Amino acid sequence: MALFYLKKDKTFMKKKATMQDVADLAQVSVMTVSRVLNNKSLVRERTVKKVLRAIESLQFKPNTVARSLAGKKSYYIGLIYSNPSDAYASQLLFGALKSCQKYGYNIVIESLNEDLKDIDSVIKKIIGGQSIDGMICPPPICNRPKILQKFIDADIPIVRISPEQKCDKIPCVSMDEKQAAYDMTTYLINKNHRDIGFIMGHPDHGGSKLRYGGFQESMADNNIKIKDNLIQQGYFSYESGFKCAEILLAQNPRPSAIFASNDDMAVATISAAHKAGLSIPGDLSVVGFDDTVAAGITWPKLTTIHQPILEMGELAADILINHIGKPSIDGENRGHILPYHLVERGSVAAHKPKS
Amino acid sequence: MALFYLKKDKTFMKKKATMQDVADLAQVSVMTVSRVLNNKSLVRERTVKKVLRAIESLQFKPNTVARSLAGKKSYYIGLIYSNPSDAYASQLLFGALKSCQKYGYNIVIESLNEDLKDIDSVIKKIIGGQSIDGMICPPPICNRPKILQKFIDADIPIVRISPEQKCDKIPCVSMDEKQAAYDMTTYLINKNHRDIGFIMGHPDHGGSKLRYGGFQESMADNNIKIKDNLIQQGYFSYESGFKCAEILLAQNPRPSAIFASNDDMAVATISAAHKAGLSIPGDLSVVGFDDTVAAGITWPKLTTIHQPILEMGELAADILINHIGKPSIDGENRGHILPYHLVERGSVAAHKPKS
DNA sequence: CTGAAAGCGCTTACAG
DNA sequence: CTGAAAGCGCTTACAG
Repeated sequence: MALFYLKKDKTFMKKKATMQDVADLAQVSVMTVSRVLNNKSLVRERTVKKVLRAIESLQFKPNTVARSLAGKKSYYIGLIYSNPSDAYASQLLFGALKSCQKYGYNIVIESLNEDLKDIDSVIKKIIGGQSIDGMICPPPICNRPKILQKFIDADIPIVRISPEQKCDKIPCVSMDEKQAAYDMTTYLINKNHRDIGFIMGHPDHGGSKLRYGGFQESMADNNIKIKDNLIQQGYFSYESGFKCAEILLAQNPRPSAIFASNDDMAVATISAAHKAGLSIPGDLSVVGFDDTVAAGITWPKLTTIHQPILEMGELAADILINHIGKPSIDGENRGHILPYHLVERGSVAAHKPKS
Repeated sequence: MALFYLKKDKTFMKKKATMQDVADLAQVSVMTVSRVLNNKSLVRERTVKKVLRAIESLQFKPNTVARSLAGKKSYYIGLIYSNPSDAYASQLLFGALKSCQKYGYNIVIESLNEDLKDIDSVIKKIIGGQSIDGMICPPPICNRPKILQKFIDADIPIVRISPEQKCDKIPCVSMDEKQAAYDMTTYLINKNHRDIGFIMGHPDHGGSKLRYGGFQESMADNNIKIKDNLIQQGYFSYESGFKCAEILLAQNPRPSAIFASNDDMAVATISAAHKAGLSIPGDLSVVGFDDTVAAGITWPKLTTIHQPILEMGELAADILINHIGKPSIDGENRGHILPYHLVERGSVAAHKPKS
């Protein structure tokens, strides 16, 4: 296999067409071409067509770098995060990337320490630095009014992902986490589970409260009393989930099902059960929340709520990009609620009370 | 909690310092500032210091957009991939991002279908499009000479990650996969395993051959004959690993240990063992390769080879960025071999032959 | 509805 | 070792 020849002769390489070339071909000024590219409305239709034809035949693509320099935009949007799981962050990222590629934007990632100690310097860097056109704020950043305020002060539009509380000044994208948790709990109850353990998520994430709220509500609606010893405080990490699961499995009576607030903790629960010699779902049913990759690699596979994380990232970036440069954010784009669904895999069985 | 005040009055907002400001303060020309920023070597040391002081006191950061427009570089590098696992891709990405942030570069991600059918249009888009300054090529792209040649023809520097075969015209970063697999096999043999099952990786990835080669060599060096029925062809996916593991576990005699060519398949093997009612590591030892997140969320946790994926991405981007614009790639930067290590967790036990 | 001019903040030749 | 000029490919006022 003969690898790697010399470079081809580039003498005949075509140069990329510029706006000037388009203008010449269409016999208009570059200004008009620019207008066609940006607000078609202000140009006569016949002219628009002429220009469009020239663009087409020259295969012209606007140079985003020149556009950034001349205009005020940087064509960068930021994604800032601290402690979400890698899986969550990368799904969000890939989703955002998708919209960015569509609109010719770029993503810059800013990661913060879990304790948010470095928040000030990072924000300063962002605001003072390359000039980001907008920022995507997932939990827990999206629940920190002081941090958000800094972006607003710096005139950087933001969109929040799954915020704890809505705010009608800032667009956000989310799913109905409370209802999803409600559905999942009801699903377990319908399978005859009554002693259901619950592992709560990180207290800094709004979703944790919503998920627990859905659990509580379903239990109440089904007249089942929640036992305090079956509720444990986790932090969304595998390790925290493992600890909680071990405590739960040591209770008497042992819960017949455990609902963990995310997949990492649910998977940890499955591990803890294996460690304790319990079989799943025979001895214990386990469910999670999120449907990240972890849910697909246990035995049995995890029954969980599919959260459309990628789609949320995609939509967030889309909204952000379409708000940049607009005078102010109009009332329409507030809350975007994406659909979820419960995905049944192998980690739940109907409970058969011992007779 | 009063959320979100009005924007602050921006009348007094400082404008970002430009090179001109630095030049004025240092009493030199912008040209000199530019030189200090790029090739310090050509400027008198005293002048350099003066300029540096001005940069410092003005908190000057070069505007990368202007730099791109004026220079020929786009300050983008690409990461192209097809079927590596999400975990692998995102580690690589985060690593590359780290170097990019250091040098003021951006990453653009290009993902291809697994069958590579869309390769031509994607490459055309890349080459004709925003002008990428360089490309990071992980497997299996890095093993496709025709694809690489297209980048070379377009004068886009590339660096390969874990290529199947070296080539002295193109820099690459990798680890010694064969030796690592050798070590892992020897580790298993030292624990008294003789009937060792092996699940091979995707045939398109160079690493698959290297890993199997290391296995073969260690077995040979220890005078153990490899049984054909204990070698199965996987494709690096969980599903493929699961199938292979089921076949392996049905053999008679059953292997006492299974070495899967990556973590996803090793984790699938653990699942298959659980499904078969086998306990790990009591009835079966399992090891993997890569040390991705999957390795930490099974019970027991997986003993595996830690592959420095993040570091490989970081180094690849670093090399690439430092080659951009340089006349040609000089002999020194060819092969970068990063260290690996074997991480012992809970999935291996010493084999006690039945007496 | 359309255009001529100036400028975004750098770098690349070209001089000295 | 250092500088004055031109220009990268667009957009933003400003005119008409």
